[in-house]
Amino acid sequence: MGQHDHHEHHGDSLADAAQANLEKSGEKWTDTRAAIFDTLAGFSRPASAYDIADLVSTARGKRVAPNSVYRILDLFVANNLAMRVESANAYLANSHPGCEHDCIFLVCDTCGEATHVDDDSLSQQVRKVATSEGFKSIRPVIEVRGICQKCN
Amino acid sequence: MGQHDHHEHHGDSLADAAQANLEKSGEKWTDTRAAIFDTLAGFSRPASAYDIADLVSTARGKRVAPNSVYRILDLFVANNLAMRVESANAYLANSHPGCEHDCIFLVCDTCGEATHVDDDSLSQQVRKVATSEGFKSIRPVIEVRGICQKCN
DNA sequence: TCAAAAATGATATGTTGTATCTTAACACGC
DNA sequence: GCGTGTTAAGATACAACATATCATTTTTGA
Repeated sequence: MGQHDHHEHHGDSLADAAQANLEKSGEKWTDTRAAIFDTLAGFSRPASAYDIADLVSTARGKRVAPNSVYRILDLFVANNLAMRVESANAYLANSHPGCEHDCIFLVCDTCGEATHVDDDSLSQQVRKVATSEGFKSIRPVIEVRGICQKCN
Repeated sequence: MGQHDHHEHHGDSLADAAQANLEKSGEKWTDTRAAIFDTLAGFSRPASAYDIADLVSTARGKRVAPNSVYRILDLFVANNLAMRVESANAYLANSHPGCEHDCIFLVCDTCGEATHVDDDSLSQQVRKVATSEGFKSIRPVIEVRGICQKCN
């Protein structure tokens, strides 16, 4: 394993950890937020806001509008409960909330699955390049598109 | 400067180089393609397909539909005449066509300007991470969002 | 010159994202 | 409990980005 433990969560344990992290920031863990988090966490690949809106609407028998989903996903991203995959216009639940990394996403063009890698040395180098160009408030976007092992 | 010269082009010289590269691949340099390339090259920031469609339509007094623009931008990207900035859903002309790099884009969230950096060591590391995960047909997406020097 | 192929156009529609305003839920002092 | 301010969520509309399909034009080359 890497430099430190990640406490990978799943299922209820993951939702509990997410709730704890969100509340630690003074935000509330509402029913809608819980439902959206659970749905997002149920995906094994990046899910679009509309995917989530549809599933949550069905599951609760009550429409959740896409803009509400976007609002809540933005909140999740801001609090590190979820990440946005830019090259897929979609979102992934963070399976170890509370642990901040610049993630690297490997996204398969065939099956859509995304694997998530941390390489702090690499992301630090990216930050360094940006810093040396005078950038502030840096947010690296490091992704790889390709064909995954299973699809080869 | 870096490991090799880039022959940075601009204006007609750039268009000429782009034309040469496209024709080298057996593709034609049509009027529409030339107009779209010129318009794209005239932007100092990533331009959306619709931006380009509007400008080209006005400039030529003849409507160019967005789907045509997408088609041609895809062709440009495939032939390294242009690059897509994933985190901006937009495109940039390659100012040194013929020279293949995994580009790193630094995009300012304030002014929208993008600067383009090459760091082969960095992109090779990203490719290596993906390779070690069993990925093939690798296309790295390395971008940084932040606030540029001028906007600070 | 004619037929096939390539490029572009027209049109429609699908997908992703935001803006604005309204309503509902909640929290807290009185 | 009762009003009041604040936060969360809903409704609606629309803007922005992207693709699918089929028609038309242009180019090419036998």
